[in-house]
Amino acid sequence: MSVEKSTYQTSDTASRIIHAAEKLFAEQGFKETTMRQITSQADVNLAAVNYHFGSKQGLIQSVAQHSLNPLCDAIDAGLDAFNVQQQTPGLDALLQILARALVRVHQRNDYSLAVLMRLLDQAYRPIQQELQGFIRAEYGTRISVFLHYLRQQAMPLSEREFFWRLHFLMGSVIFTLSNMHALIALDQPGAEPDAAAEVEHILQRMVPFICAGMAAPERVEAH
Amino acid sequence: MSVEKSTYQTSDTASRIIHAAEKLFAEQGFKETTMRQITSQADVNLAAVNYHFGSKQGLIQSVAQHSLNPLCDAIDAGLDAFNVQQQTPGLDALLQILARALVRVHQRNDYSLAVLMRLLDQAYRPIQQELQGFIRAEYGTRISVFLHYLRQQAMPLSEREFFWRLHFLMGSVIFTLSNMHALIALDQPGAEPDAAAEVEHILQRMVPFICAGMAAPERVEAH
Amino acid sequence: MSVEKSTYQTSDTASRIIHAAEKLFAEQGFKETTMRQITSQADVNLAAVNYHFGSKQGLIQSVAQHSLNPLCDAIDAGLDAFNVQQQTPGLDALLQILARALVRVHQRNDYSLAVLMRLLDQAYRPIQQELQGFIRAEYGTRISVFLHYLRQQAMPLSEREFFWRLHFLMGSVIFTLSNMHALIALDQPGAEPDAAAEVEHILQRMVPFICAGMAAPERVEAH
Amino acid sequence: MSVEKSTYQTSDTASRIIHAAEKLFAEQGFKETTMRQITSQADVNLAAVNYHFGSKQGLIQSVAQHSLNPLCDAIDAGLDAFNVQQQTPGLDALLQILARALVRVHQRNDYSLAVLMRLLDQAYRPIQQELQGFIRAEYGTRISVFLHYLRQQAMPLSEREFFWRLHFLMGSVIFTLSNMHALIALDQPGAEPDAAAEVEHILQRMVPFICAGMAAPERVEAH
DNA sequence: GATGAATGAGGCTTCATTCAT
DNA sequence: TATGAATGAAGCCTCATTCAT
Repeated sequence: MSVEKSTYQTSDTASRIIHAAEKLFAEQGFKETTMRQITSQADVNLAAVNYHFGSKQGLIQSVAQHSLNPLCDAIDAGLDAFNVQQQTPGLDALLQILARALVRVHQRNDYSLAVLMRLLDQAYRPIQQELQGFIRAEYGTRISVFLHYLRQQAMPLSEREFFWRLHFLMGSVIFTLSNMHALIALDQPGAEPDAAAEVEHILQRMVPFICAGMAAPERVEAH
Repeated sequence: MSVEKSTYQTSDTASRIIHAAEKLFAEQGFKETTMRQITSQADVNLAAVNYHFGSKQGLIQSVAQHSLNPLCDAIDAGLDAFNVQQQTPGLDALLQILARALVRVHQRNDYSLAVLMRLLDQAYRPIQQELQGFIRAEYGTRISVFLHYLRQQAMPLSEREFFWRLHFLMGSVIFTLSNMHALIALDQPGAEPDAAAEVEHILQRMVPFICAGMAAPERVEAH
Repeated sequence: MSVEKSTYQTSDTASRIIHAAEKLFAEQGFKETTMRQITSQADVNLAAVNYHFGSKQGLIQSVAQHSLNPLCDAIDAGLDAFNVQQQTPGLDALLQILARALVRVHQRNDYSLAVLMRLLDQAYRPIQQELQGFIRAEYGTRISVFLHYLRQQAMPLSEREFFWRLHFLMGSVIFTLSNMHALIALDQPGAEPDAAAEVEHILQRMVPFICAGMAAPERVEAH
Repeated sequence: MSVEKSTYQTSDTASRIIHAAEKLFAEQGFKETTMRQITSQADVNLAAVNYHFGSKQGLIQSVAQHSLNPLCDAIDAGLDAFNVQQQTPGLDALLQILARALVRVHQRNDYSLAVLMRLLDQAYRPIQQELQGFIRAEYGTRISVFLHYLRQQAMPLSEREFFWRLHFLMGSVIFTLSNMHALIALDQPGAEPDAAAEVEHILQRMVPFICAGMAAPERVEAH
């Protein structure tokens, strides 16, 4: 109808809800955030969430897609850049690709990245099998590609060692980024929260840390 | 009242509640776990939690103490062993002290460690200032001592770099251990969950990873 | 607007709604059926019901008219056939007139009759005075005529006895026909639901039952 | 605790809820009655229904048991009285047994009978399979016994004819009794609603009606 | 100490309806 | 005429907590 609304723009109400939900989910958690808080913050009717997303769980999934789509797109694009040159990215390059993809997600919305990290954390809980299944079904294949590259670059490691180091890596990323707003505030007390730029710095600090960790020689078990 | 109850032994009901709560909190999260689930699993009356712990939040704090006390004790003991010999523990030694302390916590109860990690994760959320304040007030000093040692062993790093690497470290520890049951099940599908021994292996894998990460040279920022 | 629409033909949308509503009302009840179900089944917009019928209650009344008009017409026609010959229909003839009128309603739509019976049942509830008033205002006079004939043929009965037997009769008719689809399915498990023909058989079984009941001698009360 | 509470007396709150629910269900229907109405009428907390009965559906089932238990008990007792004398009750006797059992139910509470009849009506709806299953599971066997006797006394009828006449019978009973309060008010306008005694009179009027109907010769189908 | 019952607040969801287009 | 979005009211249910016993 109106010219301003591009084809990519969904209903204003729906996107307002998404934005409000991202902020509140990131700050408080999913269960801790009520629909009243969301709709109040978005300044829409309480029933609007159910109208647009069916249920609170449906909203959570939409929020997930809102972050996971650009994340996977950015990772794929990063990998493709190497494929074009018929090169295979090394460990550091892979982590840079990941880092840039995460920055890209964060640029969409100040809370998209944090909420995504919280989501991935939740997905490991036994009760959240539905969420886990949703992510696997929608993004499992794409994620596997990246993991395959990573595995190759960590080749001297045994399968099991790789499994655990991958999750040490994920722990650093998920914990740091899901609490990024709190950590940035701790790091720069009183400063204007220019999180937009700060996330890139955080990730640039993280890459050497993880790179070294992944490359560390496997400890010979004594027992 | 009765002579049998030592000073350390709270009522059987209270300890049954603690155990049930640890398991459920670890598996589901704090908000996701209801008083009914806890009292039902503990096979005690619904009102017992409020009677013994005042409130759900009071129970959470008791659960926290239940894990944080032995953790800090074990860390202190580890540091004291070096002090006696008038030695200063290196980075690897410090991480070993931490690892052993974590194992010690886990040995108390199959879920004590996981729930503690979840608790520390929560403490970074803005809404959980009460929990954060409680931990700082009760354990802040003791934790600072360990951090001080760690800071010294990471001396070439700038203050800010150390801050972030410390949280990368915490991310690996917190994420891996708070999801340890799920990860162990993924790692050893179908195996008997001998988590008791497995935690030690996990931490032995983690120490080199983190050690290398902490020791990595600081990247020179280009911008 | 368009020439095709005769005076009897309301908009296609409206009649689609009526049909869907009849089916759902008959199967589920009025309160149990939602506007979403109706408009979804009719494949029209959710707002169409309010646009065409004003409200859900308005739709119910339209559905009522949709069945009550042909019912009363058929009854009147049946009575007229006797009047032309200057005869007075006996009890059995009256019940046959009623039965044929009911069959006529059913022939319009597979659910018209069932929903009408459900409607008459509802009309006896204290909260449904509005519905009751509507029926009385629109059809009270026409119904009275038939009841007057019936009363005459049951003359030996006292006024009060007639009142109750009339409602025993109505109970048989209303219960059987409002649940006709379920009963036919019970009677002929697995058979194709040729309800169209079956209703006539049911009524042919019912007439002797009711006829005998109405004609039974009045029990002398002992008290 | 208190001497007044006999062993049969459940919590006062629970029975107050049952009574309020019976009245409202009978007058308005199940779906039409809200938990707020029930708890408000019973003068108890809104959450009390869920505490005592789990859900609205659980309350409905409790209400059903509250009526179906004494009904089946009374029917069994009536049949036993014949068995003791090694007699087989005739059609009229069977209907008298049923009538007395219904009166017995009504004596418990002014609305127990009406709500039971409404319940049986609902049980024939396709959506209410759960309710139907519940009744069948709990009372199916006991009901079958009575139906077996009835079948024997209607022996000249074919199986199919018996099926339909049984439902004509049920229609009369269910419709009349579920709407008994409205009908009594219509029958005796302005009179004090001494329903307690009136139900017996209604049933005494109904027995000859149904008896004659059941005994009527089977019409020979012409087609 | 311990308990079963009860409660007020608030949770998510669904409803019929309305409104701008 | 028709529609997709939006809404206020109300629905049932669950929660942590309290209280009399």
